[in-house]
Amino acid sequence: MRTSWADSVSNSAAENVTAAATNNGPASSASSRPSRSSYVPPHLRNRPPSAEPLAPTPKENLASTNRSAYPGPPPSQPRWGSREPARPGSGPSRGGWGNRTGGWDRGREREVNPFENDEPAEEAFGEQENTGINFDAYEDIPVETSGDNVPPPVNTFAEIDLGDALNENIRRCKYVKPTPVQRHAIPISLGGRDLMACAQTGSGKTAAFCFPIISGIMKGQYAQRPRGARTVYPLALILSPTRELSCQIHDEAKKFSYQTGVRVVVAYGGAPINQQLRELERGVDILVATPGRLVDLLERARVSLQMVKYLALDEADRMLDMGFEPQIRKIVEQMDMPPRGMRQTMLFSATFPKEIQRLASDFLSNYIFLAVGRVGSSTDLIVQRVEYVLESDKRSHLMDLLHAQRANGTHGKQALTLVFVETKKGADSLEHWLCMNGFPATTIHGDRSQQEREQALRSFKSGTTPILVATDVAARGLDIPHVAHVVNFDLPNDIDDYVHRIGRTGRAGKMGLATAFFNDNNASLARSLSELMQEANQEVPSWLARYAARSSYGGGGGRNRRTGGGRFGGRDFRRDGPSRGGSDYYGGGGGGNSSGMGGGYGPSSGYGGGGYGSGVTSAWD
DNA sequence: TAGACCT
Repeated sequence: MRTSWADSVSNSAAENVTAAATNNGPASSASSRPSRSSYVPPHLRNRPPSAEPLAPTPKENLASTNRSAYPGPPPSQPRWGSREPARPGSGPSRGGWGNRTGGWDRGREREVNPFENDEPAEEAFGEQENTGINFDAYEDIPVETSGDNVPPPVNTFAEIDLGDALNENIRRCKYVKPTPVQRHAIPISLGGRDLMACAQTGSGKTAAFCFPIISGIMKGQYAQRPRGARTVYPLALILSPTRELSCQIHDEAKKFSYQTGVRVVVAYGGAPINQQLRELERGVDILVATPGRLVDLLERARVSLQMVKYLALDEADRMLDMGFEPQIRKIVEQMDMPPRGMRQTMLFSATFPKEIQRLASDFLSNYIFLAVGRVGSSTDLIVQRVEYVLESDKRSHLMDLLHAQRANGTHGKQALTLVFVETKKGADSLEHWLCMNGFPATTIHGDRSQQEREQALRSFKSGTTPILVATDVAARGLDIPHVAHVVNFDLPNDIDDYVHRIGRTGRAGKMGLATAFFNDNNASLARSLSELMQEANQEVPSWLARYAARSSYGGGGGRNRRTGGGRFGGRDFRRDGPSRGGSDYYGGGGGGNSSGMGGGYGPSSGYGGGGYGSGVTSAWD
């Protein structure tokens, strides 16, 4: 019996090893298998023993390579279309749930039901929700679109023809209706348009780019993919900046593509490449990857991008920031990926600095810009506090916070607290100190092994170590439910990173608290932080306002000012030109405009009389 | 700058 996610993971990992030892196929393949690492990557865990791949025979290998992921009818007609899976004898209630005859297992291994391990460890928190999304909170969110001929948004999934299989998965995910980013982004993507979308993670953006991709692959009449020796040819590529985020996207994409015949594979570093190669050889339609491992696979010619029809960059502004940009350019521009215009490109992030938008436009063709407001508002969901704390006082100050929190916590349990620090060494050091002082903590950063990173995340999510000390590796995209408190022990240098960090709490309609330790070392952040807090109706300490005023003549904080007037980049840089006056959509206090935005079709529709004024609050507000 | 990103 499953007691927790962590248990089920370790149990099934053990089962898999056992199964591999006892359930061998041909003796030859068993004896020739390389000794397997005890490390089972997350995307391969929780498989029933029967699904554990034994090394394919050379014949199988050839077959799987050639057919790639397609067992279906010949590509002369739409392979899936709206084909209703055969459901002999299935009742109306669960609609063929668990049915294996729906065209799925012809010559293939069973597809693991990605829904059966849902709701991991939720009981520990006494929560009921499954999706983590409070849809009622999504009603009144400002949305902006710009670009030529923006397709109108939809209000229900039923309005979009995503196909039966995908609709069934939407139902299984308990998605009742599309979130704002989905309402707008899905029609845009289904319309074949490139997209740059500003939307907070947790607002349903993974589904927003996955649904059109899966639907497109199902309906597409793609020519037979080339038969390279051991090269695979994915139709879609989804890139993200961290391994954990790629795993998370992969997990979600597996749910969305369940029983659609669309195969999703993830590739990332720090895990044995052989297992990933085997997964790829079994066929891949959608490849989710981190850049480094993908470059490796491309250079080994194990993956070719020449059939890519869909490219999605998650946390796109990070992906195009200095450290990543060369790798991304290599992947997108210097390998064999079809050029923009020949593929469909979707960029998503919660923040989109103007200069990054400019870089990103290299990858896009006549794109639509979409900015979606955050669920609720920062004011409602995240209380931001800034405290002046000298470097030498930070630890004891953190201790005070944690003590107070424990005292106030329910059942005397420590609420989940995510502590961001600047360096990997600093993370280890703080973790050690916390543990020594009676606070169960763990840490996640790039110097830890992948196993350690994943273990840390599990241990944090389950509440075993309710304090997680992290570098920015955990700042973006990770959906960790129940984080009550984000502490910026060391503030980042970039206000956008601050935005992403505090976005780890207050998720899914829940309240969150974000506390920052500020001192003279952070002076360059003072102005943007102060402005951000003001825009979010947070109380700005007078001392911080003084810091902000002082730094204002010093160039405005350099990089921190890059987002210009729209604090979170919720504005299309193409609209920046000679000053634009007029009213803006987000301010104005009326709110009457809030939900119908972007409903227009024509160029520049949705801009009303004047587009965004400066000082407009953003998509994130 | 350190942080992320193949070995």
